[in-house]
Amino acid sequence: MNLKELSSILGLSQTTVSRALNGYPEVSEETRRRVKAAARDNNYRPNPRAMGLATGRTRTIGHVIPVSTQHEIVNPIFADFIAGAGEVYARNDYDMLLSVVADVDEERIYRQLASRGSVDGVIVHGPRENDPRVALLQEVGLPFVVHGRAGAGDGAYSWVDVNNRHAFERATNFLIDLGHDRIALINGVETMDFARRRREGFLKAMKGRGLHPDASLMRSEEMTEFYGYRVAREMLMAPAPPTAFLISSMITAIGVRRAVEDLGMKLGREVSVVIHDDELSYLRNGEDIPIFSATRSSVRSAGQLCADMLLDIIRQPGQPPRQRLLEAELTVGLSTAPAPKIETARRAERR
Amino acid sequence: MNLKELSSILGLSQTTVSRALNGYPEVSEETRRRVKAAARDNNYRPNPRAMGLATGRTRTIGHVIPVSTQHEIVNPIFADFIAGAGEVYARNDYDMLLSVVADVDEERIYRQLASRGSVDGVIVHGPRENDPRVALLQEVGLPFVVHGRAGAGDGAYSWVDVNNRHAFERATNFLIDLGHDRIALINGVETMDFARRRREGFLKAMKGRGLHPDASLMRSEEMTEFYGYRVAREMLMAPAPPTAFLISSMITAIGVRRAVEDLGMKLGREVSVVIHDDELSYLRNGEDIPIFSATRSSVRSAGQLCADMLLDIIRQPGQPPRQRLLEAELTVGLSTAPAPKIETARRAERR
DNA sequence: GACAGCAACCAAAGCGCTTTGGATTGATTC
DNA sequence: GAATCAATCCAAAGCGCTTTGGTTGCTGTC
Repeated sequence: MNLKELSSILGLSQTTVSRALNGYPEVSEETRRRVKAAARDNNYRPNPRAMGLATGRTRTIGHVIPVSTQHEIVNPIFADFIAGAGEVYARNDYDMLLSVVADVDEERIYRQLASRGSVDGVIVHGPRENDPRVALLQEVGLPFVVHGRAGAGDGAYSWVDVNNRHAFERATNFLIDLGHDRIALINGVETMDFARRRREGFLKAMKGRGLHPDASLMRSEEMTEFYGYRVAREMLMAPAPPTAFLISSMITAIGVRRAVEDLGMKLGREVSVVIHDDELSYLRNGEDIPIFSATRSSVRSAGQLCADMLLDIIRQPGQPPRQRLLEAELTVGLSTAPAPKIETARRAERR
Repeated sequence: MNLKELSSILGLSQTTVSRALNGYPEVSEETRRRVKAAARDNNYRPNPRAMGLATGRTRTIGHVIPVSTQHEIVNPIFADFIAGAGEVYARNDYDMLLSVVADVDEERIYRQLASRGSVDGVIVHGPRENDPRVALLQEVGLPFVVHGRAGAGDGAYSWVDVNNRHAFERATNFLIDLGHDRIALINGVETMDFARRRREGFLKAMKGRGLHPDASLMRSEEMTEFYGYRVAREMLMAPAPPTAFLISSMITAIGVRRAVEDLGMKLGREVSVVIHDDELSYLRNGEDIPIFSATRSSVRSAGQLCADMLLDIIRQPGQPPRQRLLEAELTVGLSTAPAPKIETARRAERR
């Protein structure tokens, strides 16, 4: 069923039927009702390609998800983010176009999306420091929202981000308040903007409390389980082990826990851990009581916010860029406890 | 730059340029070269919407990913599957259209995709027993490949699946060979086809070896970490605890390990575990030595296979349906050991 | 009674491509 | 030398929609 058929059934012109369906005023209410009823009865759906051709708009949003070339890792938060954004698209009758791309090919893909006009806008995933994609998208004039931030010049583009700096500053202070002073930071790759900010927050709190961050206790790698295991094992077996870990990802924290338990210790007793929890649907942080104490912020709702913001920008172009900074909750779970006394004693002894 | 402009630059008709670019024979090789060079130089890209309108084909594959309504869980294998399929699409210049849909809305979405003609084919994710989507897609005549199987009538449609039954049969036999006879099955939701088959494999092995599967040791739920924790804890504290667990997902196994260690035991000593490992990029099963003994099959390469198969079906319609059954590897890791002697002794005592 | 103004409708062009049904050439055949 | 044929090329229709630039008929105004 297409417009032509529908309008001939109704004995109206295509123009009138199109206008009736799209809410234009130069059509009587009576006619509009008739048209809408007929459209429903005949199960008429406008062909999106034809609509796109005629209008230049596509009702499609592009998501380019980068796959790390070295490790072939797909970001685990991606599925939940997409689920959040997808809900919004479904509600607003938009489609989502996905390109999975080796990170080196990204620029080409973005240019292609823009020049082909296959999408009305894009969401930028996994921004790095001074990410070139921001300038690129501004240059080609494609509306976009960044999930996260891309370094300096925050005001020049639209983004939705968690206040990573503040979250990790608070988490660090929380550990210090519990008496910990040897705190390890198990971070993600620090070319990623979010990881850099988390490190800043950690350092700010440490210095603010007069503590010297130990370089050997700060690591930055792709956030796998094995990374957590390896690094934690190494640190805990070293002469001056940490008593607490601040960990960028739940998956890495699972590796840390494995190392801790392999060495015959217990989380939330000899060793404390605070993680950042993205509230991934398939990896919930416990049920009633969180397994890990955590800074918490739902990646799924970030997906919703990004999508909503982008649709808004597309609907009303020419506005100043928009930003949304989310504060993470700090939730206490089973993985934190006061720094062990023995340690304190031993350290006092050394002085 | 569009066809019209390009052809006027070349002094040729749109027809000829179009034919030259699309490899039709009625164009001289000399002209074809000129046209291709000009297209490259002018960075010409055909507008996919216009192409779609004219041909009825869209070079787009639909992926409908269901989100469980009860638990709002996005399947964790999804990201890696998509990465695999996405590679294939990129290579073949196809796009991927993603719809995230509450499982109750699925039928509507599939019908919409078909009637709007927004995709040339779809991949069916997470098939359930006697999944209605198979009949639906056959009815509307949209090419499709199922990732997994949808119960009976395997020969009537195209699919790519792991031999779940055989994998779990082997895994069970492996545990029995190690002397285990109280083996727990921590399965996924058994309305899912894959989970049902795994259960069958488990039961077949048990019965084949003269063991009576204990109903209280067989569970079936959404595969979260907490599910593993809760169920394992419960089973291990019961009067007749299992000595081994067969677990459908790595994430659930992580919960099981947590329970085991909470109770002061060790995996690969008092308690053995075999999992199914989908080789998720962000959740590798250890580095050199697998953390968990596992039946292993890469979900990413399943994504590639599904996509390749679907593109093939689209290119050459009218062929009989195609199937691909993958055998999982059985890899031995740190989580399995012979059944503890004490148990054997205690059991002997009871007789 | 002429005219403006308005509400309601429509014909046809246009979006950028493919494809049908020729047209034009030069070579080949008898 | 006329007819045939293959090789190239082209004009124009068509895909299904939106939108421009109307037309038509009616009401109200002076």
